[in-house]
Amino acid sequence: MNKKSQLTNSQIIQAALSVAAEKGAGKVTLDAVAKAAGVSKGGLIYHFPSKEALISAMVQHLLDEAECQRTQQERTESSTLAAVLQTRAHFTRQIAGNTAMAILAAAAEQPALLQPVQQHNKYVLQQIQAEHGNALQATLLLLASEALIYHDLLNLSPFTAAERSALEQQLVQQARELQA
Amino acid sequence: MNKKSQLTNSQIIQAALSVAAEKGAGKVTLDAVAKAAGVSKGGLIYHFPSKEALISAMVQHLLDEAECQRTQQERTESSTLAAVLQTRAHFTRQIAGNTAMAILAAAAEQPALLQPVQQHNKYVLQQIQAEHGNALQATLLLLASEALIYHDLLNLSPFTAAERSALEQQLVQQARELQA
DNA sequence: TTTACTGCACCAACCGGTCGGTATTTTTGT
DNA sequence: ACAAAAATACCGACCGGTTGGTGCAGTAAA
Repeated sequence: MNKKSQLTNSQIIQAALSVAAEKGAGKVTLDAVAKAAGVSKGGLIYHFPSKEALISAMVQHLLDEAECQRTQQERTESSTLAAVLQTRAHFTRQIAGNTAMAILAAAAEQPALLQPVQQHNKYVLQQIQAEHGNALQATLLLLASEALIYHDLLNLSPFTAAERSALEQQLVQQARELQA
Repeated sequence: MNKKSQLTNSQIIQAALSVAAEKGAGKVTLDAVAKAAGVSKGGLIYHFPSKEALISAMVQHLLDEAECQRTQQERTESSTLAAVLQTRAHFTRQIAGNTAMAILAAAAEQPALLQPVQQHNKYVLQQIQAEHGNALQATLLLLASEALIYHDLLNLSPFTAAERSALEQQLVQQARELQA
């Protein structure tokens, strides 16, 4: 029963994401995730043979989603940078709750699990630097945007929601003005 | 025995820091810290009545150190922003190993433990924004610098050591050029 | 006498993971 | 077309180990 298996699979990942968001990164236990997914612990282990595999799948899922949204945004923006910043401005808060703690869970569990994220970041950076003559300024904008995400990640943002939005707007605008 | 008590106190914090750095954020256990500090578990609990208290003290220690170094740097730099960026450029790597995992440990354990960090960030941001007419650009530089730190935190940097240094240099330079 | 511990036994809770078993679905032989 | 067999999907009790934390008898210094 391939279909049902895939369904359960994604149910478990969603459950893991919501557990991380609601209870905190340190509380992502197999029991908690299984309970949230409406699956027995045995069932969970059947799909993900270890906790490491589960968290790795979570990270991959988030990466895929981010990639997908960015690709969509690229159709209406003139540059990759603008697309990235715009995507982040729109979607960060929507998935922040989930993403943040999930990434954190991965980092605390075993830092190596974040390697796919690092590769993804590197790829995006290189693409952006190649597109702009003023690579330095482009990198700067990208970094600033990343800092905003990290603020969400650790709940460290010194900005109000309004300031935050204004900043995101500014970043997108500066990116659009910065052409090759 | 006030002096010895204070000494042991800081020994324990140092030990906690090094355990976090060497074994990872998820491995900061009371037993491990006690052993690393050359103290019995009972002795540890005598100084820090709970794990939360210990981690909170770790965070506070790091914050105090950062504050101290920044204040020193401010004597030779023209603006707070330049001082902050310069401090980060010099000291990030030196304390990154320790700091990174410590912060991560705190976040995974209980996100609320990072609140002092958030307050510190907010304070620095406001000071910088007040100093510069072009507050937006100043904020941008600060954010970019923060992103570099977060890269260390999670081992996510897409830059080589050389690129990284160049970026830090650039940030400081742009900060110096950006006067009120 | 108080402070600052040591050393160790102990505990309840929790955690990742195993294991034997079961229900359901798919494949296969006829 | 249909039953036997095999593979798949899942359950939940259980296990060994770890963790944060307690309790307490003893001790060396201030």
